[in-house]
Amino acid sequence: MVRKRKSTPTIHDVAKAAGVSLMTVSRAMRGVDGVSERRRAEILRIAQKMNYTPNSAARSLAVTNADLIGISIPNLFNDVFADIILAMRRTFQRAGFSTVIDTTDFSHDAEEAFVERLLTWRPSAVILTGTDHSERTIQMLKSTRVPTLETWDHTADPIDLSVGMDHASAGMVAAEYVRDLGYKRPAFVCAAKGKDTRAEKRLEGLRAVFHDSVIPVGRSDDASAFEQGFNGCKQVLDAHAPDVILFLNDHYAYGGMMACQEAGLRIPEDIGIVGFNNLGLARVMRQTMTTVSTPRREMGAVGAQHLLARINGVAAPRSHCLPARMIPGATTILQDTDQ
Amino acid sequence: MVRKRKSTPTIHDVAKAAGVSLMTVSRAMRGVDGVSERRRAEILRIAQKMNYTPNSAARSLAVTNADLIGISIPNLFNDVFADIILAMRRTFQRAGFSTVIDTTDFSHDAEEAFVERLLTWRPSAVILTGTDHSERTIQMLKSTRVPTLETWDHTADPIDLSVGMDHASAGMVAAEYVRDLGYKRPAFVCAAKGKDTRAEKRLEGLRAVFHDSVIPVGRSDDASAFEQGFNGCKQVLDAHAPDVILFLNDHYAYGGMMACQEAGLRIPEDIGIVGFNNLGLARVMRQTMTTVSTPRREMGAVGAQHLLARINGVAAPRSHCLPARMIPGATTILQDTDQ
DNA sequence: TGTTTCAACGTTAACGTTAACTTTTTACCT
DNA sequence: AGGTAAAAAGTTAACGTTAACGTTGAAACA
Repeated sequence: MVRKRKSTPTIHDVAKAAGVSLMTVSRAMRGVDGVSERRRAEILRIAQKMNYTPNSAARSLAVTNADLIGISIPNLFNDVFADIILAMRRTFQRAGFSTVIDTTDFSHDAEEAFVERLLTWRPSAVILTGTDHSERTIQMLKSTRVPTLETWDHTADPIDLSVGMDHASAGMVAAEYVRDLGYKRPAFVCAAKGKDTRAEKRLEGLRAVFHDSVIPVGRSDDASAFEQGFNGCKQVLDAHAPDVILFLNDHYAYGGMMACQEAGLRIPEDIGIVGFNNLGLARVMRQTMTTVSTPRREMGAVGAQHLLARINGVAAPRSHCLPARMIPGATTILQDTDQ
Repeated sequence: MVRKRKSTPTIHDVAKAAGVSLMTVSRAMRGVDGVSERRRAEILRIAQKMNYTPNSAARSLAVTNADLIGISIPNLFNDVFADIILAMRRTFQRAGFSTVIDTTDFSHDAEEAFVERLLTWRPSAVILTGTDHSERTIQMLKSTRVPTLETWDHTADPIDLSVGMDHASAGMVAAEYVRDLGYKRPAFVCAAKGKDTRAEKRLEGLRAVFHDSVIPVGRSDDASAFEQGFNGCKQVLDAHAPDVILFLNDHYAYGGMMACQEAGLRIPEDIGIVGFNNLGLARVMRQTMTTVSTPRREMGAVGAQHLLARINGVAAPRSHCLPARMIPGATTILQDTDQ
């Protein structure tokens, strides 16, 4: 009298319908050897008709591993991460892996929670943004020995693998460029203090070149990058008299340019503007923006390849550093040096 | 002599270490009744020390369901989707669900492949962008009876649930606005033909108001939205003499403004510009952009709530439509009507 | 004192799939 | 035909967890 609850068909149901054993169905579905072509076609036809969907949880349990790669990024409002992820996904997809993305909003706790949840799914690999993580995050990843890639930032001593960029150097590249143009009083506009450690590193780079004459400024997060740049720029303009302002990224810089214009400052005559990342915006502006180009797609592609090698037990360089490159534009200009 | 392979500890190992049955550990870990507080604390301590990580695949198999919601969006290079997803995630996280995101790049096949992969994980719900899907996608979702939400676009006849916006109406809102200002020769700039059906719907809206005097233009995809807008705008300027150009979104519009300036056209005196979505960019520009505001966060929040209700078996409206709103700006101006 | 009740545990049998064997059938020789 | 190798198929036992019962013991009551 016990009526079995009707639900999605299992491999067993398909086997019964096809009049074969369930292992034959399993083999047919996976496309492995051990089934005649005739049968395979027949079984696939029946499975399709029954709306059979394999159960990944059961599969994952049986093989004690999931073809799954987890990626943690700060947020989705940034073409930088979109670029990195796009390149990675292409590589992983070709290799047969699924990817899951989570956003942390720069919170260590959120990242830790993600890694913890992720590990319950026994992923093939984990990708983190940056090199700064909670103790427990690091400990979990190391003790489970999951292949791990840290990206965007570069570190010589990664949890497992690192493919990234040195943001302090990138800051120095920009700083040296404006110094060589003759700028004396740089300011820096970025997000709220402590949120984005990369911003702090670039600031370090600036300071290394300009010593302590750099003015950092934080801004709220709920608004867009354009607005943050706009507001941050107003702050430094009000409080100081910079001759050049370096921004967290091109969108910030654009917001900053608007603030400068509103303040009656001409660019580049009265003030210099330097962006970061060389996003699409910088390329269409009437007045091309001086910015720093970052190798995002390459980073994603190389990172994914190293990680795949690592997953397959092939040797891969633990640490790989990619360079940033200065893109001169019309928002900075050679200063009068004899004054 | 058979040495068990050392791997991550199971609930069984924890039970042995704690000297209790594995059900007691299971109960302790899940925080359900049936364990004394003293024991629970003791067990959690031991589990922590052993680096025990529950196996979600096994759990999912046992309970035949995963606390998982899959979201499909076209791409990550768009603050629109970032906004919608941000709002959704907040709601789902509070309710204890994990979310996985996949991108389709506007391909039906990619969407279908995602849904197929996703269903193997027995998700609690599926969220799709738009209302246009492959036959098989619809069939899979309907036959498995997974709660499904279609968002961004609105439809009165959804697969299951719909919370979105009518893009044809949104197109009409913009068209009527510029018509009432006296513009006669509108053009439209969007992405490559057929990719984004929402663009086509907005174009329909334009045509409904202006009849057939609308000139659509497509552009390549590899570049940024700014560049697509720039190039698309150059196309219509070269081929026609529009008095106003409506764009797929604010970033396109900005790129278009640069193209107009390059062509020696003053905005708004010589040509009108209308964006879409009211992204952050439109709010910082010196010359505020005429654009259409879309309720993205609200859409995400309401959509998530309806879906949660549906998951919990509570009644939820099958279809919910949110309005777009015109944001007048300085890139359009009242035309001389007596000419 | 014996009975009842209930919290705190333990046992057993799924959940759906695959790895590792074993058995059957087919194809190919001589 | 008989023998053999290989291909095709079937059987069994995990994989790690939870639902659904079953058991125990101690407190509460008449």
